[in-house]
Amino acid sequence: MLANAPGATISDTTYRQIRADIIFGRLVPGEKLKLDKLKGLYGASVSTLREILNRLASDGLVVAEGQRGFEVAPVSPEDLKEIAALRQLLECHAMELSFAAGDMDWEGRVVSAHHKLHQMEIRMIGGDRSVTKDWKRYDWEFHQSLISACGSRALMETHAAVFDKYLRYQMISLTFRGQIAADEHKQLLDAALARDVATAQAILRRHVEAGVKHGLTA
Amino acid sequence: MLANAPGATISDTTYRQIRADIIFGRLVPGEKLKLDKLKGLYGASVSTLREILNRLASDGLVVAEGQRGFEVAPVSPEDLKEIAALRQLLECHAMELSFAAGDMDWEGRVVSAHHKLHQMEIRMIGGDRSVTKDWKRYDWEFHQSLISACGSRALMETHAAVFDKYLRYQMISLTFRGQIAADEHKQLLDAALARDVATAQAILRRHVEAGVKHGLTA
DNA sequence: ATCTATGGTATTTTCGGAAATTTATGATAT
DNA sequence: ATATCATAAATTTCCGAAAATACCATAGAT
Repeated sequence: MLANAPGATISDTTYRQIRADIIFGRLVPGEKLKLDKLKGLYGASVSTLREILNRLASDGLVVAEGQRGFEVAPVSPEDLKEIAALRQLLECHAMELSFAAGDMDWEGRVVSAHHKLHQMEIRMIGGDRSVTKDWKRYDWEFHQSLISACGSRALMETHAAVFDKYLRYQMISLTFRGQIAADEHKQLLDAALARDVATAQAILRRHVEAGVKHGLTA
Repeated sequence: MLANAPGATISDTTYRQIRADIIFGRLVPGEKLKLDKLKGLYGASVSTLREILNRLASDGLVVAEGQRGFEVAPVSPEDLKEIAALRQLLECHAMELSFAAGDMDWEGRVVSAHHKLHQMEIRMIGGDRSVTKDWKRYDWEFHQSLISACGSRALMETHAAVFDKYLRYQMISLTFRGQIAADEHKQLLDAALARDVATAQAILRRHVEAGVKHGLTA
């Protein structure tokens, strides 16, 4: 694991921890987040916890109502569909821009990201569930690399926020789609290198649609 | 002035206040936000201020670097273009969905929002600059009403976040485009009632493009 | 039996101050 | 004059406790 970056505050590290715990389902949707309990769990004071929960509330991963504290954002089939549609809209658009502008460095990033993702997929297909977290991280990085030449920081940040919410749904129904997803990733890589926007977008649409269906039925 | 909603916390009201002060330019881009100074300005404790600044950091209206405190998010021509492009992407897509699904209630909301906006535009064109804030609020509400039948809460929230950032640029170069913008709003209303997606999207593109150009040259 | 008041407990919200860190200041040596 | 380093000031980060508010059970009234 990475050494903590210099200048890392307690707030920052705990923020990432709680965020990951929400995305990976250890803090279940709808769960009440009592300050005292969290204090015991994460070893930070209530004020610090409140800073973190406020940030997560802006991220949409926590809801904060009036004077009634915080809870993990609930999930629903409708929300999943909305998040997935939003991801499609943003990612398809960003791919179009990225494919048009990507240089050799970009191709290198894409190939590299796919390679790392692919290794994880092989291990997952082999039955090794211990690398789920890493696998999802590489999935994240691959899709991020595809759009990394889109030229818009704002677009990438908005996409990242939506992607994280999508990721939470994927993790909740933690069943691995395995071979199918791996194939789709390979097709996506090929389309990227061929700069074939239409094909890539069609694949992504199928990719996301299948993920949604998978999440809904699990 | 409105009575504070029940269950309104100091944090919440001060959050809105600071947010508005950033969007309307009273806190200038790049300005260092020292806790002690803010404490004097807004009359809230340091801890409460920190909660608020963390929230605004997630919103992208302030930046928080390491252990060096907070500052108002900087502005740049590139960022304006990116935000504007993002607004176009989200709003065009949302209009398409909304035009297809909007019922009579939706039409009522659109007509009503346009009427209120139009009254403000008349006063602005007449030279009354005192209503700028209201005018921008009605502008916000009109565009929000156009997409209010899109059926996706996630899409509307993401759009709102982007719109607020766009609005800040508009306020920074606070010159009123007046008659032109008013005409465009009327055209947008007509297109909405005719459910003419293509025309509405074309108008919105011009509308935003002109706003960007106006912001860049001011 | 249902509803409203009352008090006690649990939880959240807010504050001021202590510890840690960064930034500014100034003295000394090259 | 410039660089280096110690020291002081300013600022941020973090905590624990006080104040405000919500929640729940019980009792009394309609």
